[in-house]
Amino acid sequence: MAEELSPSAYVVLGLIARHGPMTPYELKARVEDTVGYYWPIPHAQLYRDPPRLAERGLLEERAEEHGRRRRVFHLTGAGREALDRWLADPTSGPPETRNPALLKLTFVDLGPSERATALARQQAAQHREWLELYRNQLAENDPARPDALARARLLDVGIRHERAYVDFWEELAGN
Amino acid sequence: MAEELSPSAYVVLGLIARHGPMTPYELKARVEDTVGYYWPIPHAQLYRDPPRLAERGLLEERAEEHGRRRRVFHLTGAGREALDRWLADPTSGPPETRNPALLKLTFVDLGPSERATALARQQAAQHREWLELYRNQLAENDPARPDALARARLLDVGIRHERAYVDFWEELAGN
DNA sequence: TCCTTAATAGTATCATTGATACCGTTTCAG
DNA sequence: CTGAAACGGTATCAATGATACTATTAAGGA
Repeated sequence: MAEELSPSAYVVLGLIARHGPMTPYELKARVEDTVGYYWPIPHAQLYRDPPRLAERGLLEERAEEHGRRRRVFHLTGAGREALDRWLADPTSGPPETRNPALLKLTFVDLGPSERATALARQQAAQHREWLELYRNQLAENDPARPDALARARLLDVGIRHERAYVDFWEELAGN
Repeated sequence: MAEELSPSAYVVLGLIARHGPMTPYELKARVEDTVGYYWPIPHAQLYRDPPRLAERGLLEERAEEHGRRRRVFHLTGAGREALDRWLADPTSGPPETRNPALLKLTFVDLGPSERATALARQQAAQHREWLELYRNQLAENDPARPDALARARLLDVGIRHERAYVDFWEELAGN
């Protein structure tokens, strides 16, 4: 049984499966405005994963014949199977959150007490912005896009998430 | 102006500031049952950071004199200042969430539709467990501990977070 | 008392990441 | 026709993540 792939590799497979053959540059653009929100991938990684997947036979590289010979990656049968095996398994690794503001909150009481309030105000404002952003994106979600359903769901969870954080920080800031 | 430290370095400084001089092993134990929930740090890192901080003069290493000569790290004046500068700044880097289940959800519609439901059920159960866990920990939070206030706040945000996710996945699973 | 196991305490290693800098090619506005 | 912006990608290097490995001390039972 072939070894597990990295999460970013599944993103690559998934995006190519859904939208068709792609160059790393296009992957980068697609990641930035979708998956990147909840699974950041530095762009250099999107130039590293596809060749590796090609080595394992899960993608196939075909250079463009004319003009700028970009490296276009196609999904192979093996690639689709690998993706499918992953999707068929309803279990997932635990989520990891890295929230520098919570880190600061952990230790903020070592200093004067106004600091917690300042931090909370700042964070409340920040999360309100994201909440707005996701609400707008949901309102403008184009149902014709092949990823419309996925986008809607993920914006939904994003909105719930931000609401929880707005509430938390606002309360901490003293309403 | 000395360069920024890594987040894990601030955790080290903060824990030593709050609880007193510590060995990397003790740091590891403390991280595991507190900060680790929302900022995972592999234990090897807690053996790498303190010596580096000592080189910069933010910690001071004193080997124990007798028995097992463990490496105990003390906070220096410069260390306390660095920590304080960080705490004084109410801004923070953006949070990063890496949630493999959301990744799977993004692409799950490439397969048969039962899969989304299976994933949702599984996730709902998982998040309900965490929610319970945090609620219990909050109920048992010992007010005598020096980090009692911090713990209470972080459990509060953890609970709100888990509630949001339980709601999301339950709804997706079809109530 | 000796032996075994568990817990404590730490080091080593290596592939992968993350962050950034850098470089060449098209395209297009002025 | 030229300069800037967007496109498309490679290179580099320290830091991290994952794991395996080693050694010491404590504790309990034979």
